[in-house]
Amino acid sequence: MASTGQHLREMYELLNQHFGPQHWWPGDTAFEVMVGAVLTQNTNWANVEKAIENLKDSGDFTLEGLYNMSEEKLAALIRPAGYYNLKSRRLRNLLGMIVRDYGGDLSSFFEEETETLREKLLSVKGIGPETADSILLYAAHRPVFVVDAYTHRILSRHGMVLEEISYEDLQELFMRHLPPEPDLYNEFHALIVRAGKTFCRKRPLCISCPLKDWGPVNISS
DNA sequence: CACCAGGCAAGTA
DNA sequence: TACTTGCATGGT
Repeated sequence: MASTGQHLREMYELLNQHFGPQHWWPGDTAFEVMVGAVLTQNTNWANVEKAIENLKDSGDFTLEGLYNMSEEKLAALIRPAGYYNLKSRRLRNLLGMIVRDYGGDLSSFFEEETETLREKLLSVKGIGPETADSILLYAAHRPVFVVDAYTHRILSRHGMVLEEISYEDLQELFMRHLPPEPDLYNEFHALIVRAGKTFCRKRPLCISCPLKDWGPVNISS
């Protein structure tokens, strides 16, 4: 019987061998990564890139710049990312918290302890666990594992966890069994998303999936 | 045409 | 508490 830790390390090896390095979450600055984390909620990254391009072209792509912009103008700029009225509000909520509590200085905000950062992010209306953890890992480089729909789907389908497991418990599973290295968490999450998009949609393509024979449950049985 | 995409909060019973 | 619904564009 393989342990949970061995299963997770094997999963990483299989995905890494099949897909290789993902160079994930391109973004010139922590600010850009943070904005992208909100814009990509339930949205294709290609659409987010267009929205970010619009923000850059506006000449106001700074924390204060976006915060001082009208919500209508912000919504128009991020239109390609979808849910633009919702996301302009959420983005403003996030920027507003940093303006009020940290003088609009993102670097000051990122000096907080990881637990404090997470709580502050989750206190913002529109920032849920995945968005908060994405900001912690990809923008603040903290050793926080990001769970998403694919993580949940792949692990439950392969018998690693019950389907009804919570976000926090699934995150805990990874963090208990892997060393707290941001680079590892970054690559692992990117590989999981890549595998999910390629092989583990609602109608799975298990035949050629590198995880076909991985985990406690044999998918083909 | 249907389906999907790196969620979250609010509404309903 | 446990479901369901709204939010929206652009690509396959």
